[in-house]
Amino acid sequence: MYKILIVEDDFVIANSICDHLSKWNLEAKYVEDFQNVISIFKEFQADLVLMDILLPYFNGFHWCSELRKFSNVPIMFISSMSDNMNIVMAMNMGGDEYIEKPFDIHVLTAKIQALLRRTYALTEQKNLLTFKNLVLNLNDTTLTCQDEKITLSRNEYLILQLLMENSGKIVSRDQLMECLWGNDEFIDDNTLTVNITRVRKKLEAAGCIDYIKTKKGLGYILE
Amino acid sequence: MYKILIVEDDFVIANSICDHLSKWNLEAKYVEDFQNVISIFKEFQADLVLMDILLPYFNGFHWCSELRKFSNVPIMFISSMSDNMNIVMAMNMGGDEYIEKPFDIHVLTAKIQALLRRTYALTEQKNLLTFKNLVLNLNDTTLTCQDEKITLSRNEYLILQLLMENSGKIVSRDQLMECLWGNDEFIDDNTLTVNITRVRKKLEAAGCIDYIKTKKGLGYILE
DNA sequence: ATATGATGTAAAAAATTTGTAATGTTTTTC
DNA sequence: GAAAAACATTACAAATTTTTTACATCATAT
Repeated sequence: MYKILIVEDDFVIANSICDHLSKWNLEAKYVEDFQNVISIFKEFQADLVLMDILLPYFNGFHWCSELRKFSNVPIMFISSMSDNMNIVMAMNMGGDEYIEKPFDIHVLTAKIQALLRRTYALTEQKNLLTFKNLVLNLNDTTLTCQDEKITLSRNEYLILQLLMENSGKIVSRDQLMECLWGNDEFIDDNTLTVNITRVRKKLEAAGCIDYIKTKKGLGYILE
Repeated sequence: MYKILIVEDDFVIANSICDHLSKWNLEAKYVEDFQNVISIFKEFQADLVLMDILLPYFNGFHWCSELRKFSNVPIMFISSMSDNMNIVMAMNMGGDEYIEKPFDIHVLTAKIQALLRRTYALTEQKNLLTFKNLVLNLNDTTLTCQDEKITLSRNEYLILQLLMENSGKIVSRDQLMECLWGNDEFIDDNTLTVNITRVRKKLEAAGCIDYIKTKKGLGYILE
């Protein structure tokens, strides 16, 4: 849940933005004291700033350059001044976006999401395996089902990874044994069965019933 | 020197953008074969893509979603279609900017610079690693959390650096051992654990609780 | 020399994962 | 339809992995 600070002296606009963003699971708050924007920002710990340009006391450019002295927080200007000089200036001062008033709230929201994604959610390589509503993240070995996070142990992870890599195809018990224990030592055949049960239980707890099917004498399959 | 790939079928526009960007020390190139955008992108290794929407064969949205399957490269749409639906769609598909034609070349350049800065320059240039509200300065090895300064010892610093460089991915205990002590001598396995605890304690004192997560049998991860 | 902080070790506790055994269920085979 | 084979489930205990705490050593600086 990201936090958005709105620096805008038209409280009707500020309020309506707040309302709308909350529907997108964003916590928004608007500044009321236009002499202490920096301390409000620090206390609120905003992840993104929406900044009007024409403001009481100091203008938006002033606050942008103050913020940039200590923070790389993404800054989106929203202004009714639409000449190109202003846009270029806003960008060169360290701003990230410039949206002209009047704006469409859906466009604003989409641009906020895009900038948050660019700033925070990114950089890492996606490395995902999916099956139905399951998403297995190969980077952190976590499984998600819709919003729900399911943590897997090493064995459970390896089983699911092999099954998801081969979804739609039968994976033999030997393949699974090999994947879990290699040729290390003798491991009881039944141990695999127990581990399969454990994966099934975790999936079931998340509402994913009967995902792993048994093909008797052949192996298991996701389908 | 960043590389910009221009996917635009009006060669007059494409050419003039190229020319202008070269003055800003940006290497730009435009696509001429609109059936092989992906392979051209891969070969050119672009750092940013300017994408028209109406194109021969496939439209810009198609190429955007193709790119997003394997790359987080920043994508700026440039289009004469100015309705809000299109902008929202562009953002939701993974785009970063949407500029309407006709555009002012100085605005375009400023926005490109801003997006490049946001994507690459912020942390790279200043030699900073960030994770949530943590900022690790690689120049002077100091860690800051909001305003608070946290001093780290050599070991603590190395651990956090490795974890932050790989945030979102699991770092194995072996990797950490290697990073701290190399193959120098025999170091008790538990010593690493103790050092992890020490980092956690310092982070916790600054309000950063549960940042370093344990993946039993696999390693540690920041997420 | 003494104080300070950093570092490695040891030992005990906690937490989690894992294998096994015993028992139950389903499917196949004859 | 009974026997055999293959697989499932459960509970338990062992094994593994990690955490925590306390302590001794070392280097550095005041």
